[in-house]
Amino acid sequence: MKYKLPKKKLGKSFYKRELLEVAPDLLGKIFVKTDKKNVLAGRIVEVEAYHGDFDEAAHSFGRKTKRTEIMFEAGGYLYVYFTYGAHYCCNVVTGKKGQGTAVLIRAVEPLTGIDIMIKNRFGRKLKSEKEKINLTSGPGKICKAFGIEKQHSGIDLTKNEIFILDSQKVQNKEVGTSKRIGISKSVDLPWRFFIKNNPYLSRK
DNA sequence: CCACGGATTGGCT
DNA sequence: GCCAATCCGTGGA
Repeated sequence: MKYKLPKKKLGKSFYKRELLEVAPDLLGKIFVKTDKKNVLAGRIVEVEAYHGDFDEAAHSFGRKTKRTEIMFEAGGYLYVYFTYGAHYCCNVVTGKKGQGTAVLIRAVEPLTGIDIMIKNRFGRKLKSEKEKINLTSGPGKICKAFGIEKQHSGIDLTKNEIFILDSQKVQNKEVGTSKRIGISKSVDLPWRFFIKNNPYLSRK
């Protein structure tokens, strides 16, 4: 059973909107990475918003550094960072130039290239159905499964290597919100958005 | 130069 | 549920 990808790629006008409009709008959209051999795609089911101006948990908060400078561009770029000595995580830059706003992709539902994702994640075949649910259910897991690393930071999402395809808007009643996960500052902002009851969420 | 902490994960109790 | 792994980015001396 092969999933048929939609055709329309999201353009700059989608990403350049305000952070808290873009973040929930990314739910249900199709995140895609291509290379010479493979097409990998997954439906976005969980995201978090980060804002450079007043959100102390954001890497862009209060300063611009070499690592985070891409976050200050106008919307439509990929920002990849490395953390805990082990994991890459990927973000979609949003808003206007200078704002430092981005959306962390926290979980996707695998659609295309699932065998490649399994190989990237585990280096072997699946042992159980449980492992399939575990494939891309977290920000570090997505980057591992998709083969996304530091060199992909700064990629223009309107070009052809990494991009996001449009898809029908997820209904409001299907979207849940909560506090963000794993941070120690600005912990109360309700800026995590997810598709309710999706099995691929990083947390219940 | 050196010290410290992190937008996580997976293994063990 | 708890906690170690692991190394880069950042900031201060």
